[in-house]
Amino acid sequence: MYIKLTPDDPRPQYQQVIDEIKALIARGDLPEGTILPSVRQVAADLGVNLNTIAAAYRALQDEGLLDVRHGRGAVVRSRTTATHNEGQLRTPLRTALTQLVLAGMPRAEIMRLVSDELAGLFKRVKS
Amino acid sequence: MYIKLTPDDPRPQYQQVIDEIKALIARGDLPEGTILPSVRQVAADLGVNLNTIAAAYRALQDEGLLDVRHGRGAVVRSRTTATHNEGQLRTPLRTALTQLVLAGMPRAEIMRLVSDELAGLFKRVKS
Amino acid sequence: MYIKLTPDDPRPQYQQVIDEIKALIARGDLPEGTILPSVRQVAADLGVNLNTIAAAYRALQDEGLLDVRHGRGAVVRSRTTATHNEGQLRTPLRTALTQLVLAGMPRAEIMRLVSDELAGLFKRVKS
Amino acid sequence: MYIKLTPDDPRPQYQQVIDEIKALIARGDLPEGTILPSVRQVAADLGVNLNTIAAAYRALQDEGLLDVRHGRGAVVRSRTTATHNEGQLRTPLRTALTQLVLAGMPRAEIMRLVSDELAGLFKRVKS
DNA sequence: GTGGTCTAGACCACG
DNA sequence: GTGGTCTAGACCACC
Repeated sequence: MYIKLTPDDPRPQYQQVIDEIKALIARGDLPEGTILPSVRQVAADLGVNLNTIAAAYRALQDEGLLDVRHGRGAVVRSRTTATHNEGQLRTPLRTALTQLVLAGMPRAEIMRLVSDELAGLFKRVKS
Repeated sequence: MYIKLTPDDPRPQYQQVIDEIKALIARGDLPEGTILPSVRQVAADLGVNLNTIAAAYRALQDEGLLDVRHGRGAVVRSRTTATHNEGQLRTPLRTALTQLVLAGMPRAEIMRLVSDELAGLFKRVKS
Repeated sequence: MYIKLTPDDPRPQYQQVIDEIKALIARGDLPEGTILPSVRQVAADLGVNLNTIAAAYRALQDEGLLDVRHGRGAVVRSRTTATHNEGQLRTPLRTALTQLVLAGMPRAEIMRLVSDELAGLFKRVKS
Repeated sequence: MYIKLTPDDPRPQYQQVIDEIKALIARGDLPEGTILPSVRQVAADLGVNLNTIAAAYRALQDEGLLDVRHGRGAVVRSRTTATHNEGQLRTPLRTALTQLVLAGMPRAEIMRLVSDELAGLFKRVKS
C-alpha cells in the first residue's frame, strides 16, 4: 500500500493518512475485503508515531470504510455502508471551487480540472 | 450580509466565517468596494465572540481579499493580487471529489453537482 | 508643502503625515521658522478628517519639532531641541535592517541603499 | 532564546516578539531547523499571556519563517520563500534614517551606526 | 463610531 | 507534552 506524507501539507499527519487511504479505496486500488497492513507496519514505514496511524484507522472505521477487529487487522468494507449527509459532502466541494474561482480560474478550465481528477478516481472502478 | 455558522461543522468558527465571506465575494454578492459590517456587528449577529470575527477579518486581509483599516472598517478589495500554487488549490478539490466517489455518487452526477455549484459562483460575476 | 497619502500604506494616516513632515524638515525643505499651513488647509488638501491632521501636528509638537500656538499656526523649531533616547532611534533602524537581511539582500547592497537614502536627506542641509 | 519586552516600546507586545525572533534568525542565532521553545514557555518567561506569543508564532509562520505544527512545536525554516517588494523594505529604512537625521546625528556617524548593526546581523550567517 | 491588543482561563486536537 | 480555538471582558488607538 503506497502512502506518502507531505511535510509541507497543512493537514495533520493522521488526516493525510485518512485522505490517502480514502483515495486508494475510491480509486479501486484497495477493493472490498483487502486486509490493510498493521498499524505498526504503516507507522514504521512512514516513520511516524503509532498513535497517528491508529487514529487514522479508527476514523476510517467510524466512517464505515474499514472493519477493524482485534487481532484480525483492518479490512476494507463495501462502500455502500458509508453514511453521509449531503451537506457534509457539498461543503468541502463548494469551498474548493470557491478558491479556484477567487484564483481567477475560468469556468471552463475548472470543469476540465474536475473532469481530470474524476478520470483518475474512476479509472479502475466498476460502478 | 448573510452568514451562518454550522455547529456540527468540523471547521473552527473563524474558518467558517472566512469561507462564507470568500464565497460571497466569489459569487459577486460583495463587489469590490463594499464595506463589510463591523466586527462587533457580525459577532453579535452570529452570537460569537468579537475576537473570533476579528481573526476572520484579519485572515482575509492577509490573503489580500479585504482592506481592513483602523477606525474605518473592512472594505472588499479587487481580486487581482491573489497568488496561488496549483497544488494548494488542487488538493482540497481532489479530497472533496474523493468523498463524493466514496459516497457512491456516479460520475455523471458529480459533474452535475459541480456544474451547479459553479453556476452559483459565476452567476453575478463580471469578469 | 507637498504631502501625499498612500492608501495601501499600512501606517495610519496621521502617522504618514507625521513621517512626511519629518522628512521635509530633515531634508531642509522646511527650515526653522517656517509656518506650516493650517490644520484645516492640510485636511482639505488631503481630503481627510480634520482630527487626523490635528493629531499629527500635536504629535510633532510633543516631539519638539513644531511650535504650535493658538491663533498663530505651527512653526518649525530648531532641530536641536528635540529629545531622543538612543534606543528609540536604534530600534527602528535595527528592525528595518533585519528585514533587508531576511530578504536576502547582501551587506554591500544594503550599505549602498542606506547611502542613497542619506544622500537624499542631507542634500540641502548644512549640518 | 533570549527575548526581552520593552514596556515603553510603542509596538504591541506580539510585534516586539516577532521582531526579536526575526533578528535572532537574521543574525544566525536560530539556524534552520532549530526548535523554538513552546508558546507556553515563552509566555511564562516574558510574563505575558499565552495568546500573545501564539499570535507572534502564527505571524512568523504566515511569513514563512517558522514551521509551526500542531503538537510538535515551532521550527525555524530555511529562508528561501520570502517574497518582498522593494518599497515595503525601503519605507521603514527611510523612516528610521529620517529620525536619526532629525536627532542631529551627522551623516558619518549614521553610516557608522548602520555598519555596526549590520556587523551584528551578518556575524554568524553562512550565506 | 471603528478595529487592535491583551488578559485569564477554559477546552479541544495532535503526536 | 505540544499548539489551536474560544469566551468574556477590559482598555487603547484611529477617524
